[in-house]
Amino acid sequence: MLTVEDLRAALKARGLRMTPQRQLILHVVAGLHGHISVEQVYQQVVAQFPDVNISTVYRTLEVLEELGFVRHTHFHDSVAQYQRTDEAPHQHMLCSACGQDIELDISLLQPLADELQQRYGFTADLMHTAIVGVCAGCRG
Amino acid sequence: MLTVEDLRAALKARGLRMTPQRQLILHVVAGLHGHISVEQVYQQVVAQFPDVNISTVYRTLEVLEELGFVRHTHFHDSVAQYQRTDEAPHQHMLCSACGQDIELDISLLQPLADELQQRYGFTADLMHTAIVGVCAGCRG
DNA sequence: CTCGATGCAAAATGTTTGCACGCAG
DNA sequence: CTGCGTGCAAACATTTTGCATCGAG
Repeated sequence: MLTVEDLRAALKARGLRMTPQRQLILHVVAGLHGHISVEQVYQQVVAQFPDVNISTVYRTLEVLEELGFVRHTHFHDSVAQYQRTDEAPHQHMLCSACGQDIELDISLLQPLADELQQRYGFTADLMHTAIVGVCAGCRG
Repeated sequence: MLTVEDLRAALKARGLRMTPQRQLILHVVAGLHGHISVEQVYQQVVAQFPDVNISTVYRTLEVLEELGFVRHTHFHDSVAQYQRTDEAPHQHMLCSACGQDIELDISLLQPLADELQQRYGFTADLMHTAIVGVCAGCRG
């Protein structure tokens, strides 16, 4: 779980400050699952506090990422997406035809990651970008 | 090879027209290898024809993609990249620390593609997005 | 108090689009 | 001639940044 206390402690450890905005954004993020877009967070934040600026959301998500609470991913359309680090890492396959989004267990990606590690010493972050392709229904 | 004649024929087959701009852009693309950015093409085009607009480059690359002369890929930073379809498909691993770009044989990705196909009926285009991670030199 | 955080507006980026004109077929 | 293609400028979407002010510690 993402708690305010954890955030406060992590911020303090870096000489950063807890603010109502950060607390609110953390709360919103904690209530979301899977892939989380900046816009999505912003909408929920604004619903409660109309004065919070979207640039604060960008800045706060960046901080949350530095603190290890979330990581970000790029989808095919280049819109940045965040996901909580306390959820099981997962990957998505996006159908370029119908837009369907199939969730994928990362264990399937592990062999490739191992191969890249062994062969190139490259530590791949295979969750960083979604896999694009054509789903079963759309092919043919 | 990408020849003007091939392009002309492909355009004609779709009721599209050959223009000096399209010919020039094809020529520039034919002289490039690996990943090709819109900006890169635009720079070379402008060097020869200062009046060609970047929106024409965008539109022409889109046409070239529809005609099957190039395909596009997304890198981690969301900048679209094109690659010629007459070159061996390849993938890149990008080091998020130093920016190094390691070329990768796609045969390594095939097992994963097969797995996804078999398991989900999903035809993955694993070349569509670069693989992000940390290279051997930057780790530790 | 001090300096990090915020709101706001403006800039930066990369890409797309509306429109009138020009030219390929 | 016809209507596709082009240049231009403006719109767009997303993200970043400069700056004065605010407020957490």
